Amino acid sequence: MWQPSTRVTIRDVAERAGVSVATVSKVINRRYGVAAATVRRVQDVIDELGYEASLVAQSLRNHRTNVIGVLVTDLEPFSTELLKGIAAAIRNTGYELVIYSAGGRVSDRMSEHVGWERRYLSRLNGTLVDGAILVTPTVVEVQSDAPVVAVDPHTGSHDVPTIDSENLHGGALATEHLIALGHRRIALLGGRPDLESAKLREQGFRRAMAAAGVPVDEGLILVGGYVAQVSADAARALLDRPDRPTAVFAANDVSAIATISVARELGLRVPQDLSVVGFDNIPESVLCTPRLTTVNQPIQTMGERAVRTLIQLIRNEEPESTHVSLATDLVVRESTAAPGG
Amino acid sequence: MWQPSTRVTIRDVAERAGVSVATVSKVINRRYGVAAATVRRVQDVIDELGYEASLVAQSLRNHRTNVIGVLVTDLEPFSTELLKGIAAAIRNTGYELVIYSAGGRVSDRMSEHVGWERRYLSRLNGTLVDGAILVTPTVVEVQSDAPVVAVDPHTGSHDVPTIDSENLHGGALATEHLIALGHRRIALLGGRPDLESAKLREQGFRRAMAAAGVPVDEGLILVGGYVAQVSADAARALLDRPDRPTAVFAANDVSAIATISVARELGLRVPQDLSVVGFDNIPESVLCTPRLTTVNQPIQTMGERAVRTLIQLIRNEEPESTHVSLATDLVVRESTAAPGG
DNA sequence: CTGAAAGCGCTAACAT
DNA sequence: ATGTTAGCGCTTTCAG
Repeated sequence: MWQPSTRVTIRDVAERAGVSVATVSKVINRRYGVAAATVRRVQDVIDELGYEASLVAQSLRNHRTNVIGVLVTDLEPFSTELLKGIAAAIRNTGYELVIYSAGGRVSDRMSEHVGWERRYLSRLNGTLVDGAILVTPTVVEVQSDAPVVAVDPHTGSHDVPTIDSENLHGGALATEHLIALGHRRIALLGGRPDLESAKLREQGFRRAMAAAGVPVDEGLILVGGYVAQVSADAARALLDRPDRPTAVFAANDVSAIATISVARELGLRVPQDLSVVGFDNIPESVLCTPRLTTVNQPIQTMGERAVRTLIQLIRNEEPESTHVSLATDLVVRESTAAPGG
Repeated sequence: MWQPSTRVTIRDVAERAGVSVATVSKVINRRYGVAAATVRRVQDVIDELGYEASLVAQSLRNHRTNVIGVLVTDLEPFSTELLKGIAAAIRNTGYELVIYSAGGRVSDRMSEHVGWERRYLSRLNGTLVDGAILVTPTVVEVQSDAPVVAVDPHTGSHDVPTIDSENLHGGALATEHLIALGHRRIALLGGRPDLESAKLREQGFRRAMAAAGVPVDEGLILVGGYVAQVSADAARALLDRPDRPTAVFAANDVSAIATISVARELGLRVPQDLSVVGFDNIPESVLCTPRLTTVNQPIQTMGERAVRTLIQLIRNEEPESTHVSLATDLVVRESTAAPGG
């Protein structure tokens, strides 16, 4: 067994097999015009040395990698669920999956945050991935030679194919549920203001309130940014008020769960003293106590659709649809009840 | 606004700024020896063109990327939870995270399966990542110039730093719980036979059985491979028997949940007719009905420890420990009860 | 059938 | 202070 002191390159293989690197390359890529005996000899050396072509060098040279890239700001529950769907859909397609996570670092400064996916996509620079899925991107006006699909994107014009769910309808469902239970002072703990989904959920909230003739107290509209810490702070401000709301519609489950935590911390019982509805139906929504009433969004399916669309784009086929919007529905669990009890 | 027809390279920037590519490179990398005026001019062009250095070209040249790679066979619940921990730990370290998923393709043929991480690591070939975390690898005898840490690895000698949990103890806990409830015919739905964790969980099972003086029926020892489908088939075989067990210890939660499904399908009530214990405590273990009694393994913490160790290795520091083993404990929920009860 | 050479985009000596 | 050059590992003409 030969032990290389360092990583083995095509050169090592060539030298050991007594041929040129060009010949080795041809063997690797199964090109014609190599003598059968040579192929065997080279192949033996490749096996012996455990050689694998460098992905980096290859993709600098070629522009085809059979890799699909997914760009996420962070691995929170939503993107995690989405990734499961993406991974499932990618199976048996012949593509491999590479996930880039900005690691949440981007959220420190908004200036860095906006456009991170553009920068990262530029860094990929038409190599390393044949196409990319952008998850909750802050911007979709990306200039990329590789095809791109956006999931739950930023507000604005979409020249990029998009996957999302019926956020407006979902927002209305959640709100109608609270109203039907008898709530009047209903707070909205909004999402990331730059995301289309957050705006639509708020819009659904307002429509449902208006339709029921319930006035919206603008003082009860806060921003949770889809983030636990921000949401907890907002929830505390909300629940510390003497005229606190009897119900909160949180724009995602992470915010809703944070709200429940704060409520318990303040000695409020959920749902007796405060009803909470979330949005997303992430696995965690069943882990918390009480189990969360929430709007179900088919997150994994969204991932599957994103993959399907992207592969069609990569293959230069006409995509079935340029904007996929999946249905949402309400899942009633234990975090909501009639006010006062 | 200048619109490039194709992706912009360092050459485009150099030409437009009227300098050489070397100068642009120096500006990008903040090297000394560039006139302030030149820096400004180049920077302006970079901003104008929206240039970002190609990660691929850079890492072919350098051998430092500030990227940590994680290799997973697939995104199932365990690896997903682990990734959350890894992502959290990597935040604010200055590293970025790239996750490679073999997309489950590897599991088709065992010959392809074994050593996939070795092949992939070779393809990375000392570029693109400064170090890697291998999740449930089939082999750890990797030759990589970049440091490597293994989580829940293959059986065998570990020259690679390893993170796992107290699998033996956990297996014993689960089994003791069933015995304490009064079960005698206890089946074991084992894990992936190549993984150390699966062997240790089985060993824990056998020890607890022996300690309690309960005989092990070897016919009730099956392999679920940590995979839902395989586990479901095994569970069916098990529960179809006239002398079926009254309890099953499944070596991971995915197997346990599959077992519960099969049981209900066969008209068996859980836990009245069959008790089921899992292992892992993944979020899904609370989603299923009945909620799963399981052995808790601090998956996210394992990810954090893996990152910590890897970064120490990358920095050429002595790692705190070369084998981290985290504690496990039993979480009793609703899938277990006294037999016939 | 095989190899020499150019070049993908970038950086680091080494000139000038 | 700036530019020229070589080369990271690979693939692809194009000669031999």
